[in-house]
Amino acid sequence: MQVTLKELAMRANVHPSTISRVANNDPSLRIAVETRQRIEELLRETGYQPNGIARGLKLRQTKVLAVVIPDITNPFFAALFRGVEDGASPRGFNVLLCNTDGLPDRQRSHLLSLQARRVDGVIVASSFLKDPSVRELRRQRGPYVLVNRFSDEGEDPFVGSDDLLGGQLATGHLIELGHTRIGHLSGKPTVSTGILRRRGFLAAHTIAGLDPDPRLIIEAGYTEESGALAARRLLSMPNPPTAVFAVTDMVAIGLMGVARQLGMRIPEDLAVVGYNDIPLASRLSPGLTTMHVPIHEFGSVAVRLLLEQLESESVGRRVRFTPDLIVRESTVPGAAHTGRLARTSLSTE
Amino acid sequence: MQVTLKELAMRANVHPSTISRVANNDPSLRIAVETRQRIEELLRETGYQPNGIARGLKLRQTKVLAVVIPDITNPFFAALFRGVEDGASPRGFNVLLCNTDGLPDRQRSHLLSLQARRVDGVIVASSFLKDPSVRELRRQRGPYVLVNRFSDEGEDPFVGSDDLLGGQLATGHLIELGHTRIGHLSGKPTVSTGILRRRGFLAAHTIAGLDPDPRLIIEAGYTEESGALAARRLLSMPNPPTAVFAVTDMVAIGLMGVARQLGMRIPEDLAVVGYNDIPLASRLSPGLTTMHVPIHEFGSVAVRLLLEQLESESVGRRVRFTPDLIVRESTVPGAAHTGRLARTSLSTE
DNA sequence: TACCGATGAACAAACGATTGCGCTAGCCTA
DNA sequence: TAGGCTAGCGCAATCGTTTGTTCATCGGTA
Repeated sequence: MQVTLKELAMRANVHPSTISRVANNDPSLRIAVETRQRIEELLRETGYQPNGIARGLKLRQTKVLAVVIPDITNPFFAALFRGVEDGASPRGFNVLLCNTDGLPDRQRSHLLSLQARRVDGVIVASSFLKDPSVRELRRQRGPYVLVNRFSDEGEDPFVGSDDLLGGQLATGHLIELGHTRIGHLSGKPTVSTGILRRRGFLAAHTIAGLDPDPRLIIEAGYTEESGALAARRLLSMPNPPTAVFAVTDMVAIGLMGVARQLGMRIPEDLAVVGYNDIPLASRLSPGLTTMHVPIHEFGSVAVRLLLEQLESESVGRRVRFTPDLIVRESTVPGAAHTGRLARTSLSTE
Repeated sequence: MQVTLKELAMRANVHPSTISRVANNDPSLRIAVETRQRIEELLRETGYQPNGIARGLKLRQTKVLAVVIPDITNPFFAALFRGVEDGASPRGFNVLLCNTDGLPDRQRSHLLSLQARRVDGVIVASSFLKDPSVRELRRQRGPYVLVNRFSDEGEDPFVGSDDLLGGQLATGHLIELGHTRIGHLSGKPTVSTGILRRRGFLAAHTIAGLDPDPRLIIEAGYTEESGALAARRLLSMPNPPTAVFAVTDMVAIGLMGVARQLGMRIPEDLAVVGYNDIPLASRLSPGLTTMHVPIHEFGSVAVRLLLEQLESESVGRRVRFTPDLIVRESTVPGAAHTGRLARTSLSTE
């Protein structure tokens, strides 16, 4: 058990409030130097730490943030979380982590629980379009930020990348390389990144005067397994594509595994582009060409937006980064050293 | 803002305590059916959720656990965390995640913060031998469990694998393959896994009547980068080893990257064994031979030990799993399908 | 001597929930 | 009709802090 203000007060023969003021360096009230020193000594001796629960109840803030993601096992979300913690920790916040596995029900129950816990803010990176739990979030008027994926109704505070442009750049790269039959392992139509990157994929074709083959677009979800599954369908078609844009790096990795199993060489038989530039992408062999986005920064910026809301009661802003193409060997043989260092540009609304 | 008991009490014309009893289904007191129904209706209408902070203060439990690890970006810890959350979530606990980056100072400050927050229990997977913050943990007498790494003084509640045996099996495998110059990229001497796996490495030599070359043992830490660094030193020696046992899969991955850069073929020029069997290990090419340990289970078992302590005031137990060798292509060409499905055995003290 | 202004610290009311205990009213029994 | 039992609910303390207000004391001044 921990020592409390009351106990210290008894030992120092003063009122608990006096101890509290010394411990918090309360500027509103002078304390006699002698008393102050006596109490400070006592605090040091006992290693007193105020009970955060009681403090939270009184001050109405818990100094806890929460991150809601599909799965921490996915390197994208691990990096994102690090960004959040690195932003939150120095400011005295701890961070709760909630995995939803992409299940709306689990997301809902997590958000309910977070609400009951009165966390100071929540960062959601697992939202859907028209997401009822996001709607719930808006209603509560507690600080929140959507990351990576947005929910199309309403202008929620947001940090992410320009997915439309990203999809377009990724596909444009393949077109520039001379590919004309390009496949797309897409995200879900219920998720903003899925919709937009797909739209970018189509836009790149239009710009180049190409006619995309709709049969080459296959919904793949966001995991390596689901990517592999979709890849098997795509690559076993009668007239398979010579290049594929995958909605995320993890899906691209699933695809590359299947291609390897089928004896296809990358990039000679199949060029592959991913999205996100997770750390793993550069360590793969061949290295994965992908759209770089500042994942870690997503997290730290999300925290900043959250704290802005906390401090100024303001409504959250929207920050969108411009993704950057990183060319590696999965599209260009021996490209290892041509991938320039990522420099992501930023746009705030 | 959330609705409180007091407000509901006014609206229902009863005392707050009555609302509380209905909300909690308090068995100790009868409520008139009519009243109960009226209140239940009100609860439903307003979606009342008790303030977790106030509740925590009164009941002296927060329903929050904490996990302290070096870095969630490391797949081992990501899997471990999932184990924890999957064990904790169904029981109504949320989980705080703290990354230390292996820095004792950050560990200390995190643990202090967790103590102030009065979390119900903490899971530490980043402890050192003779760790002052573990000593602190013991002193506080709050529930805690050490995972994967233990601290040699005292018999702390623990979940992990038999690292001595693991190191021995891994090295024994290389010896059986005919290797005689075997290198070891070791962990740190300040970490139990480092010490024990190294000892296992030596024991396997002794058993086989081999004399290990001490120059082939290089301290590599636990990250891919530090592994690569140490690997460069090891492989550039005048008489390099033909096989290496790396203290973790991440270190092995760093090693394999360097080997590739040096134009060495795996396993023909260099056989590699890792430890932990992180998901990544099987997806690598060549697949990584490694010691399988049930990472996810580490987490869920740790939660169980924690809750046992919470419920029965008992002192925590120690659970040690027996690691299993998984043979893949990094030691045996074309071994892809010989790696048997892991079946880990358990020993409880 | 009486009053006044600082100074230093105690008082007490929150924050929102939980829970043992006590009170009231109604009914039954003697 | 008085006493007792019980069902149903209110009372109030408590968890540990924070903070506006009040109170006592003391030195100095008129």
